[in-house]
Amino acid sequence: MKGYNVLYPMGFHLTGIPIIAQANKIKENDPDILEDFKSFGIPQEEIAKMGDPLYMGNYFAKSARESMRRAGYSIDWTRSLTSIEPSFSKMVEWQFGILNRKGYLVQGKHPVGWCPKDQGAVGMHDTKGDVEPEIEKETAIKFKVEGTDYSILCATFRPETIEGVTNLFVGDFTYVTCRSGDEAYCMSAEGFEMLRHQISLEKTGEISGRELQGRKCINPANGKAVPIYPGYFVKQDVGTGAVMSVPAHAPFDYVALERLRKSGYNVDVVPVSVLQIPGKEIAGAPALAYLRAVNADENSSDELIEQATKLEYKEESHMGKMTIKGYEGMNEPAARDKAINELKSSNAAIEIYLLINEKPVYCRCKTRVVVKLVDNQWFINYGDEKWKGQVREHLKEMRIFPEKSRSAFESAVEWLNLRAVARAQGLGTRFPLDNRFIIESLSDSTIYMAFYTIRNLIANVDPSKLKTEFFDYVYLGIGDPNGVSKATGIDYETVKKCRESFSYWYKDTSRHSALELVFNHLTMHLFNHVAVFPRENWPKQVVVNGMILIEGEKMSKSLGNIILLSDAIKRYGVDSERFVAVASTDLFNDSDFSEAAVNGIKERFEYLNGVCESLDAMGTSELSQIDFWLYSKLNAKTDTVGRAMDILDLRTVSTELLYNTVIELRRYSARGGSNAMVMRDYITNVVLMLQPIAPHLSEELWHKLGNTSFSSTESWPSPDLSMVNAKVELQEGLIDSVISDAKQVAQLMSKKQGKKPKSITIITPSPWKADLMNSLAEHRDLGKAIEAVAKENRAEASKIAAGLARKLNEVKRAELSGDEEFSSLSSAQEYLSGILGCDVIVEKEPESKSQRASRAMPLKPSIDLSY
RNA sequence: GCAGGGGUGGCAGAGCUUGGCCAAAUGCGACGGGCUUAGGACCCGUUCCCUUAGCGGGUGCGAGAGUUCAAAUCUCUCCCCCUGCACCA
Repeated sequence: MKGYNVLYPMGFHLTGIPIIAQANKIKENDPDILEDFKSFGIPQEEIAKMGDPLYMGNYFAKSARESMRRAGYSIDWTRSLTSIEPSFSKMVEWQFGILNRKGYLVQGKHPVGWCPKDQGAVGMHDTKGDVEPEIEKETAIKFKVEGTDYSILCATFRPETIEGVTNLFVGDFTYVTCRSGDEAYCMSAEGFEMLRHQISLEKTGEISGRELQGRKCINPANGKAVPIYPGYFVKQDVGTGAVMSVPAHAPFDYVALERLRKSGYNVDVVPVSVLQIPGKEIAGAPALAYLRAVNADENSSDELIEQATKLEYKEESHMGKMTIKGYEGMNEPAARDKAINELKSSNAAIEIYLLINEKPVYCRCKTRVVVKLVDNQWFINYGDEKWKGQVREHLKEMRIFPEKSRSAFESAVEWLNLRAVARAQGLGTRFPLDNRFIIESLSDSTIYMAFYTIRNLIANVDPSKLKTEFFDYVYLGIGDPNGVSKATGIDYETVKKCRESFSYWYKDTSRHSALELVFNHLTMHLFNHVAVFPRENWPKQVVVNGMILIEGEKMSKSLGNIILLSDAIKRYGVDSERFVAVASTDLFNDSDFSEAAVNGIKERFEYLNGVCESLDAMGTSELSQIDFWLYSKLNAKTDTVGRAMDILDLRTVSTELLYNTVIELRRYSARGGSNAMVMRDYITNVVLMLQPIAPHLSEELWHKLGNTSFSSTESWPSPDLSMVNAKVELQEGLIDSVISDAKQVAQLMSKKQGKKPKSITIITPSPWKADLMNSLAEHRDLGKAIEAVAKENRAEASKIAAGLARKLNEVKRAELSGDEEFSSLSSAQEYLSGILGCDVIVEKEPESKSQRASRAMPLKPSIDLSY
């Protein structure tokens, strides 16, 4: 409608593991998935074939495509692609060749969830119950046990409290001693099993927890010997099965010591505090204070102690200041970094990775998942400073909608660092540098949009011919079509057309995607474009949007509120469905799909339809004030919608086009407006502007208006701003405010005295009052303003002015003259009397005999009810 | 915890960039009235409190403090919610 050629393609991302996991579930006749698929309306015989992941992928792609077609998306399906087709893989391989040449592919260590039995990485889809293994880095501090050659490893999240360690806790279970290079460690048997996938460990012996209890070990921070005690809460499979005890700052530690004492154990330690909260200094052990704060003591349940722990950790981390030497005044996070560095550099601690899921994570094969530090993982190095810098710069030039999400992109650019790129399993493209791996599924889809520009042209080209030379030429302009044709065996015409198509389309691109993809896909797509393409083909615009909610809730299986696009269309109609998706939100937020909202929209569609059908029965006469008012509204609306469209502020577009339109049209006809020409002009623009959101409705109404073309091929309407008439709107506004005032008074009287007015007299102010106000507004000078008033009115003028003296600065100009007020109101006399339900008389103050006449002020005529 | 975004009336949701015209658009809901055999739809009105011939006053936009003649809007602190946090699409 704005005269541009637009390419709107759509593809299907089938890469990854979930689709394989789903297919496997089908093969295993998993009742849940069979039930789900059935509820999606998939025929039984189709479900049966979905043990094949490819079949499943294609089935859903086909059905999605059909829904989108029905929803009226003007997608060019000839260019549709899937991310696992061989020709697409050729492009991805080419892309990774470039990343490699630029040095952006690096190899290194990486922690992953790992199944020791399968000898493979496990993600969410490989675990029992589909839980994501949550891996966290912790500091494991070495406490050398006196009289031995080994150190007990204690994993902790708060190494900065090490000066407060008074003892260690171990459990009544089996510990193993082991060697790692020159080091000798001691940890629980389960801890050993976990850790040996991260560091090389060689078992040298076993020792029971009881044997350790009673011994002493050395706190590496200060060289002091601290005792080892039994800890009732220590678990063999959490961390290393040994805990450093900081009774001053850890309620569990405090409680454990108290319980030992009570049971007669000789506990010979005093809590040592290492930080205080300014203004809330607590003597002795803060942990005790926090226990008391939640009404807990040493006999309380673990849950209650856990509460105290959370409270203490939170407050201390937030407000605490370190008090120990070398750390004075530091806040906890900073102290933590410093402590970790010092402990590591003095070889007193190592960093380990632990699964922090609340419950143990199991692989589908029932083996407990551990963390493995794989050392040959390939990464894309988004941390490369030069690369980051280029993206940073380019981002500044991009259009981001909504603009407020730019900050999310800015931090995403800074935050992205190494991204593991190779996976052992799943659908996708083989990793060119190591064929055993598949390219991870977000990394293979960063430049796929470029493929749309040529997908239709190479539909019949043998994928093996899609060599580097081809993509170099088409995407980068390297070489010439002749040479490329010879090198690849692709015919000259195709090569040439591909390059032309890419050059034509890939200059002003807009990418729409979901908000939650900003921190991965969307920003990665920026990085990869910058790495691969010449500057002119870098992304120009990104639009992010929220999700669709159903009656305020997220769509989810458990809520049973999933509505398929195809069903929504059937149930509510295409355009209502389209409209509700954009009407209830701006891009950034989730939009709510509620029955009430859809019905409201449908009703208004009906109203517009009715207006279009009624036009033929109406006549055309000379334009009156209300006609100018509607023209004013129309052109303001056209302007507003046009601007909102430019920044994709679809909420404004939809409220303006539907809700406000209906309000305005209703007021127009209530006010006596009945000019067919005016209404036709008005509705014509509205119908055209509705085209992008409600195309079917737009076309239908367009034809009802007597047109034979398509509204979608018409030009987008442009506003005539000279028709936007502030004065007329003010005049109409005056009428509205008189109505509301008169109603209010009438109502008060009817409530109080039960009588209804016989007639209402509206008295417009004497012209000099407007002059008075204008002078006050302009000069803010009482005397000057009063002097300007004719002598006979001065007494009254000074009364008015005196009343305004205190708010002199707030006095506003009277934008309408007394005569204008009178003519507006008297022309609306019939309307007023209809709405107010009695006779209405409009008169000017000087001619009025009413006692209330003198109350008339500019834009606030006096209203006199007679009974 | 870190990063980003939020917290507005019974609900949803504008307004916040550029402080005043904001007791706060619009929609929904609720209540009262009209229309109707009745329901739906539709139309009118009310919907923070007090007060009232349309005035005026109070409270008020997560909590607290500050800047200002003036704050939903600017600054600071805190609380809460949503999203993401990497091999997972």
